[in-house]
Amino acid sequence: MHSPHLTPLVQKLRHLFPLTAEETRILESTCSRTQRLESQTDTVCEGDRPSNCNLLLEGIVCRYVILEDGRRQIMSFHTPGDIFDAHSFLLDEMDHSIRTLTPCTVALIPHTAMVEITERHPRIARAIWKDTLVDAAIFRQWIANIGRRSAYQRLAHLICEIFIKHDIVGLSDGLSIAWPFTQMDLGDAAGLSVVHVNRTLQELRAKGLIATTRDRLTIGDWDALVRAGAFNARYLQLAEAGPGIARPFGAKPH
Amino acid sequence: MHSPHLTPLVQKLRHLFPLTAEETRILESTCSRTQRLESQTDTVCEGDRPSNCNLLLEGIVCRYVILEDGRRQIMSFHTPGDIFDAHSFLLDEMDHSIRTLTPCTVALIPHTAMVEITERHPRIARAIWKDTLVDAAIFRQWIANIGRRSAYQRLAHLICEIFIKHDIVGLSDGLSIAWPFTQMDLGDAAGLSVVHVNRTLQELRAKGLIATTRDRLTIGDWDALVRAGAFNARYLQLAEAGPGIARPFGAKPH
DNA sequence: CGGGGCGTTGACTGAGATCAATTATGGTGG
DNA sequence: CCACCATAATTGATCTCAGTCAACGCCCCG
Repeated sequence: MHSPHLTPLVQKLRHLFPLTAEETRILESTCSRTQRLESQTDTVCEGDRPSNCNLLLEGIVCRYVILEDGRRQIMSFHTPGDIFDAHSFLLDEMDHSIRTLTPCTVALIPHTAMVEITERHPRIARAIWKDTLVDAAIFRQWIANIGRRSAYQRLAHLICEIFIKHDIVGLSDGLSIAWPFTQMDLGDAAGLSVVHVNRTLQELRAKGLIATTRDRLTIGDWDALVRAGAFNARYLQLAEAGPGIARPFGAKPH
Repeated sequence: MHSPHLTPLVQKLRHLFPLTAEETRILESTCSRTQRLESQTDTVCEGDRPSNCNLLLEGIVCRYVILEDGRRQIMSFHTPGDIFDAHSFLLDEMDHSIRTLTPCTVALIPHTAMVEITERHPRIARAIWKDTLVDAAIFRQWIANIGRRSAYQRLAHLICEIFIKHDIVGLSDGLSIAWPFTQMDLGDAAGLSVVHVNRTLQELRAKGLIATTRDRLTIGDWDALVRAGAFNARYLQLAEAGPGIARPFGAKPH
């Protein structure tokens, strides 16, 4: 039997790069220990030279930079199963920070273990490498999203992405997900002001695409949301996506 | 002795992840053949499932997507030494296209060779992996640049990045570089309209930060350009950067 | 020498930023 | 249970950066 802690990673890799039971066990054994983090704390900071990678087990984190004039840009959100700083074992210095948006649990993977696994288990290495490449694909999408789409489209796209990322690790009920994001978080992610995020969300709600309560987001019309954001889940590389995945309401492919 | 063709890659890896002569030789031998490409041609297209990676030997290419409404977003430019589609050996389907901006030469590395090298030569694998991680770091910078900076800052930053990328592979004379980019290319990269790029470039020229001729860009005031773009070359991971690197005019660190 | 691509210019427009309150909301301590 | 506080959401008014539209000029190339 294996630790229940790794489940999110295994769950994600099922879509990405299925590992054997043996490989899973090895991957598990690389985690030296887990750590509990409060909400709104920086786990890694720009300029740090970490000696561990972090596998997120529970909670949501964001990757961000603070620019010269104090403005913040969020470059990604991460859900359980993500090794959100896998790059740190090859790039010496962090060029951005990672902050929790909720209480989180992370498993620490020492860089030494990363080096070893890279050398001894090329398939595991490739799985992790692939994961970093999917992250890069997500960055590219964000560039296109921020560079060329309207506020309405951007937020629709962002919400689709967040929803799917939750869904593939079993964190949605098919209709709704936990929603710890403030409007400022969304603005900093989408390159918009808080005020404009507020008005745009109202529009999305008014059109019935989404509904929000304090701490949950519910999809009102998935197809319309996908259309509004011109969202195509392909870039998330969900090779093994089941019929329900990426189509929360079981809508049939046309 | 080794092929002069690989020089740009070796030159880049000198900064990134120095390989031994033996490793260089092995890397070389993975290139099955080289190919000549005309300017303005797509070498890989969105939706393709390539069976080779491309190492750029000569010329400039851009990575882009065409959005639903026909608008284009460029997500990166690549200079000689870049394996611009290294990800294609782990991600089945291209989620974007690559287009030459000049006549180019590329060396083809079969995916089979990538798999083999990954398994047999973990150090080479890590060098390539690291290269893909630097690309990801560049994507993150673009997100911050597009999401939170003014047109003037964006273009200054973009020009700095392009200049440095040329410089590290010996494609600058310390003062100027070849400049095949149209104002539309720059606009599609920076998330701006052509008209606004034009006016913003005029401003950069008027302030003496840059000078342009038909096909060359000359730096007028590097320090001011760096300041204008809040450019920090650190994200390019030039660990082995010599004193001249990233400071084209030998300005002394303060 | 004529046409197409690219750069440039001017006039107008508009999406989204900024500024400045005001109103929930949830947590905390009394 | 309630006053109090901080954080987040919301609203209205105004402003501005950058987009759009429409010419026009330049230069290279056939």
